[in-house]
Amino acid sequence: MKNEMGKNIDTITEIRGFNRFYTNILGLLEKDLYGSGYSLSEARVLFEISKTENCTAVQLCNTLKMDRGYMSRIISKFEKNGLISRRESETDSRAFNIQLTAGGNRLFHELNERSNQQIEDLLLKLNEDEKLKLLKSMETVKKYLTKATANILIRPYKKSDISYVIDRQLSLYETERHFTSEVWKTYLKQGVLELLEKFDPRKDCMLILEYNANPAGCVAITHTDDDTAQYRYYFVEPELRGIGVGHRLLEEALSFCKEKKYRHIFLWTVSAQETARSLYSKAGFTLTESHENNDWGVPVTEEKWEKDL
Amino acid sequence: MKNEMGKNIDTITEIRGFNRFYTNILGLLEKDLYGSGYSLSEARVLFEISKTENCTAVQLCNTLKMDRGYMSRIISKFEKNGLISRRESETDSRAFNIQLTAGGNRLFHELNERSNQQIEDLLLKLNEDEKLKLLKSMETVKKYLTKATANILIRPYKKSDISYVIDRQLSLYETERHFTSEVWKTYLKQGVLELLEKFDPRKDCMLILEYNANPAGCVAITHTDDDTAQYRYYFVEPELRGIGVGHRLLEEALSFCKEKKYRHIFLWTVSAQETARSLYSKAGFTLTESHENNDWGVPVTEEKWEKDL
DNA sequence: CAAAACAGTTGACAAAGGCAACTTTCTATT
DNA sequence: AATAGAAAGTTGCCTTTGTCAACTGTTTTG
Repeated sequence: MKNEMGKNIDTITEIRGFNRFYTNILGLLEKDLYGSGYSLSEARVLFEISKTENCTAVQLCNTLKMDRGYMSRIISKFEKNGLISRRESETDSRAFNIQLTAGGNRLFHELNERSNQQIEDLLLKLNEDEKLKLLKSMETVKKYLTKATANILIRPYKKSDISYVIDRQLSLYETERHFTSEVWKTYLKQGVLELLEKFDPRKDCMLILEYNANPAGCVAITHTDDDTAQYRYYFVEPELRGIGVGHRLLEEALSFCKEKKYRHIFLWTVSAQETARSLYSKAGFTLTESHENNDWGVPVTEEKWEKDL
Repeated sequence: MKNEMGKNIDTITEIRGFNRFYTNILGLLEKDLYGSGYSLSEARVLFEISKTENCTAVQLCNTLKMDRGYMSRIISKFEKNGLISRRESETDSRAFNIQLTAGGNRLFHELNERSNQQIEDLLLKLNEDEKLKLLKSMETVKKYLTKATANILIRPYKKSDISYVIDRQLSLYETERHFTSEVWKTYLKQGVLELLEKFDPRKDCMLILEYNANPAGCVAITHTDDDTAQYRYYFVEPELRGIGVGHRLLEEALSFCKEKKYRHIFLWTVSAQETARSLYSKAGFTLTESHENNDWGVPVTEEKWEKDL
């Protein structure tokens, strides 16, 4: 039913019903933190610290949408309780990098255990088929609500993004592609640093994808010669995949190339990067070359894709 | 992946990820209440009052899982602000029935408008297909999580349940079946009251389905003669349908009949009650009679279903 | 009929968190 | 190179939100 203003009021009502429902569910689950001495907000911060390597307070504020003052106090409490350690950021002496101490990890795992147990108890009431459907549906809800609520921005890189671009890419390639060799790590780091040294704003660019004010993806264009651009360091955070932001990033990079009068663009990828490959193909790239490579810690087929502009 | 204890740790992790995600989403949406002068909890209470006819404070505490003291204060505030009126319950002079005043309704609609607008804005970013998938998935998540978390109890009726059984059934039949005639209303009320008058614990029973400590369904058995039971007043709250509780209620009633040595059971329903019909059929009832009835405000085909015990 | 359970209220108190001013550092602009 | 504006983080002040336990009066139950 659409009402006079063309609003899909039934859909809205259903979604709001779901939100009320989930408010209850979450309220129920939170109770479990009670004996721990930490609040839901604190547990969320702890969790976020544990999953974000080298995080800073602002980053935490952005992702958890919490007040800076409040965050500052939570972090102080954590430090006093020996859960985290801080060291001044190498790139910004206003900021601190936060990491869990052994004690922090212990608490983290303890809280995790509780939460896992709690969810497990719930799952006992469902059979395998129901669990599967539940999971699939949660995935779908997450995907579309991410799409609907995501605060996405694509902007030129800042000095402070570099460590993100390097560290995050190393970590993603390690967990997703099992690239573990030192050769690979050095190759990536050197590549990025070289890009910066030789950076020419008339021909090069490095774009950062921002999600809720935090970096969440990247792409760079470097010049091989005046007519030939290389497309590099392209990645998007897993949670943002499948909602079209990777495509936007690619488009931005291509439009930069056109603006800079490149005639030709190429990139190297590995054959297992299915989603990236299909994006390249859709954008008009064609596969022109491929060879085996055993230097990255796992054997891969590297592919060259090219496109005329 | 199952770990050494047989836990489905991946599923648990995914679900917890979804919970963290939704905590963020809800946090985002709550911000919208800010200017209203009412908190999220207050808004939830207001919403619950508006949707529950004749609700009491405990009921609200049960469904929203809030503290009694806190609830008491919220209700006082609402009354002081002219949003609700209270009158002593007819059946329990400790309790009050709460209803929205015109002013309460006004605020309620205002808050609704805001929330609707907010959701509508989100939906702009999705196409029709995505909206549909989102909705379907939310339905599924809700269904299975209801099943997994529901606190279900089936117990004999108490005096205080009677008004629920009558009012709720009238209201459900009106919205779902368009039974609107006074004849119908009187028929139902009289029927229930007569059941109580003639109630014989050796042959009759009335079972209440409880969901989170509130009544959420019913079934009654009355004796036609020593060998013949009639199955009546069978209904389950919409939000609890499809998760097997209706079936449990039916089973409880049948096992009561067996215990009381009935030889035969029958019931009347209307042909449009698809889900109930299929439950009856699965439980071994057979359709033995049917006729048209125009007395309930809408023409229906009434059906008699019977079963030997 | 007594004991236990229950609906609701109240006081005392703690936790949660918003807001704004302030310091120091960084970035952009001229 | 100078400077203004923005940003990271801290702190004080304050309100709101929520918990807990004791208390009154009523209902239910054995």
